[in-house]
Amino acid sequence: MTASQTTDLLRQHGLRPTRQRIALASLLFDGHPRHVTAESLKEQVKASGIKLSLATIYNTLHQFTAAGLLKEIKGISDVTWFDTNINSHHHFWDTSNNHLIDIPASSITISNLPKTPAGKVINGVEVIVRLTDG
Amino acid sequence: MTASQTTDLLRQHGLRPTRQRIALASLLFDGHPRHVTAESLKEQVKASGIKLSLATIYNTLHQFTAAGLLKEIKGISDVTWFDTNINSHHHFWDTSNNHLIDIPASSITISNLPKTPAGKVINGVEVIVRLTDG
DNA sequence: ATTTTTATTTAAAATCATTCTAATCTACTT
DNA sequence: AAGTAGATTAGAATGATTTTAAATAAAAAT
Ligand SMILES: [Mn+2]
Ligand SMILES: [Mn+2]
Ligand SMILES: [Zn+2]
Ligand SMILES: [Zn+2]
Repeated sequence: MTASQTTDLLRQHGLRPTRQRIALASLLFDGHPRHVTAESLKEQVKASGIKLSLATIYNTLHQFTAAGLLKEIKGISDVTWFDTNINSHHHFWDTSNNHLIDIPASSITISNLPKTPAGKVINGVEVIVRLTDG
Repeated sequence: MTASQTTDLLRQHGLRPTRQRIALASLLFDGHPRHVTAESLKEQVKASGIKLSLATIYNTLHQFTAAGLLKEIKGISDVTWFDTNINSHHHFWDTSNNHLIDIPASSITISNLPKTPAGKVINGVEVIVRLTDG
């Protein structure tokens, strides 16, 4: 994605195309699905020679999530992950190397669920399949 | 459960029956399924007039988990939950009141899972169904 | 029963991911 | 170019959890 395409993407989502957001968006939206943490993204930023603060990484990840460009995943290894695959899907969590692998939503069927309590509605379903070596 | 039954339970699991462990075990294993956090258990302890430190609550919850008396649930509301239902099962998470409700393992069917990466094995499957008001 | 050993409890400090603060800076508007 | 709203940042704060190390209690040995 060119810098001008990244700029457009940000504008389309109501975000000012700052130097920092352009840098992070071009790292994140490179066409390959990515699972990142604030820390892993910070390292990639550093490796790219870009300089920006950790607070900006957190701010930006949350802003991208609010804008629908990322999805937040909690419950894996005590840190928050962000996923460039914003479609509904699930995850293998490989605990030996702390990597995530997508599982298509169509792989999981839910049936005979107890009826949801009165006045409540299902807001989302998250499945984590934990993997270990062996 | 009587104090002597609680003592036996602890001994059977290789845990010294201390005053604190007996108190916590009798609160936790009252016959009803329970989902607790360190903080919620601390409040119940306080309400019962028992005095013991938060560090002991954390220690004991982890020891009970290691002994197979509790199951740890992560990924819900940024704090760790402990479940007296140690059978494989899943959860509704009611985000409006932060309560957990059990879903029997038999309610969930998983099919067409992508093949697990070579050398890896499935270690557990956790499903969280998020509920909101409405 | 007394001593000795080993495990447990505890208050307080430390940790660590994340959020907040408030000062500076930058993008956009006029 | 100047003004304003929004963004970035260093560093402090937060909050759940873990660690430390000293005091206490349980089990084992005498
Ligand atoms: Mn994060
Ligand atoms: Mn906890
Ligand atoms: Zn994913
Ligand atoms: Zn449960």
